[in-house]
Amino acid sequence: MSMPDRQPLKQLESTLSDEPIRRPGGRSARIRTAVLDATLAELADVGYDRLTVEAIAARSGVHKATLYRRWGGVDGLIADVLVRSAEQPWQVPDTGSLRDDLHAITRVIYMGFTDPEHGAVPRNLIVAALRSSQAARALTGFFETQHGLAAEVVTRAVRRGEAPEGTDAVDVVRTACAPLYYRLFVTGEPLEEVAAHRAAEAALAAAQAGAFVR
Amino acid sequence: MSMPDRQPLKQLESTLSDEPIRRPGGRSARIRTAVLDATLAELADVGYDRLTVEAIAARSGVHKATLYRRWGGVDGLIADVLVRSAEQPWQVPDTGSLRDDLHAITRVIYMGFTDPEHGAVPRNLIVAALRSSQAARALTGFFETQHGLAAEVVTRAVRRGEAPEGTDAVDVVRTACAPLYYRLFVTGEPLEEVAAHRAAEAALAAAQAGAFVR
DNA sequence: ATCATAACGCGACCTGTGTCGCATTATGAG
DNA sequence: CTCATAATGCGACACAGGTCGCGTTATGAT
Repeated sequence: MSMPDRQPLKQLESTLSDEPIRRPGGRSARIRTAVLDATLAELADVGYDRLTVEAIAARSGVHKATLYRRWGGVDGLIADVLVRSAEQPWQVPDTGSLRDDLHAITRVIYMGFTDPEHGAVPRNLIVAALRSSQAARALTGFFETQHGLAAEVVTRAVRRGEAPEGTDAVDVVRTACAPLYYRLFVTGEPLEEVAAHRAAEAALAAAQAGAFVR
Repeated sequence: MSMPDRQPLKQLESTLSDEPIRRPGGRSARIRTAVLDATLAELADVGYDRLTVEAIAARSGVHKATLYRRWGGVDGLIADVLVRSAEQPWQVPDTGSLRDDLHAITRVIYMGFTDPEHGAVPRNLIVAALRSSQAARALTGFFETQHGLAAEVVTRAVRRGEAPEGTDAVDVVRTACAPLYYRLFVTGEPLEEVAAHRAAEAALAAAQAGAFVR
């Protein structure tokens, strides 16, 4: 699991509240780390259904009243975990070919969610975010960021002439990713590698055919 | 939090269990209708977050203990609503052209969820189903049914030679629908008509390019 | 029509989430 | 270092969600 990163409470403040943080010093930061780590651990262990503030409090060694005061409840905790997760950037592929880039993207998603060892963590995190209206808002921002980053591969491809001018880069990314999330979190179908492969291939074909030209 | 598994879930049993229905007579049926209607109404009014068994009991005029006995809680209610909803079939388009059929499908989805008057009902229902692990299972069955029906348009198109032999019909449908559900329920982005248009166009292009050939 | 009982109504009661007031500790400024 | 106070610890408790036992009503078989 990711370890002690000392982050100022700025992010939490900017997404959850407008009030200034008065004492961003050591203790608050330590408690935030401990609590969010405990939240992720609980999430991986018991999932969202049985996720309780008390268990997180016990696991982190922080009193539950503190959790309610700072995060307001389970939803706020999930949202803050998402904020922290979104801050860890990833390497956008740049293979020189749109096909390979798209395949790399869908493959990263596929691997991340289906890894038998660590896949439960992001999977349960997304499920949890989908089940909380507050965290769902944080999730929207998360995807906006990820889409923006990933769209770069399409922008480059257009410059190389691999896709028509005027192609909506983000829409290509959406089309590539959507089937994976659709299966995992909407229809509940199993996610296999061939699905990731086909999603990338479909997005590529559609982009080349000009389906995303504005 | 322990749920006695041996509860008679009545109609729900026909899809989830093998237990026989002992008294399907008038009263039980009336109560089921009243309760599920109240559930949908509450869902449309207050959404899943503020959905409570007590409110549904009050609205339907049925005692809450009865609701807990028959449905086990909010999750079971949502699941049963889904089962009842899935029983109302829809007219699969058959325009003679794969492009028009796919556009008709994505358009139906778009219209159903974005209708300013009645769109909140199916929207909140899906959200509710996504937020309950029990109802999520019912949702999986729901989509399996819908996909199977919709895939017919692709099967016919293959016969007409509009798509390559060996095309995975359901995968074409998934690719057409996924971006809509992705926006609505995963990323939380607004769903506009152009998105429905592009999704159909993308699925068509990918199918014609052979991206879904097994 | 009669009867056994499935299904429901009713209200008390249990459980645990979330709140509140106050005590205690840690932080940052002077 | 000292001090004001932000932040957390602590336990009591209010209250909604959910359960249970029993009485009542409706159902279907005889």
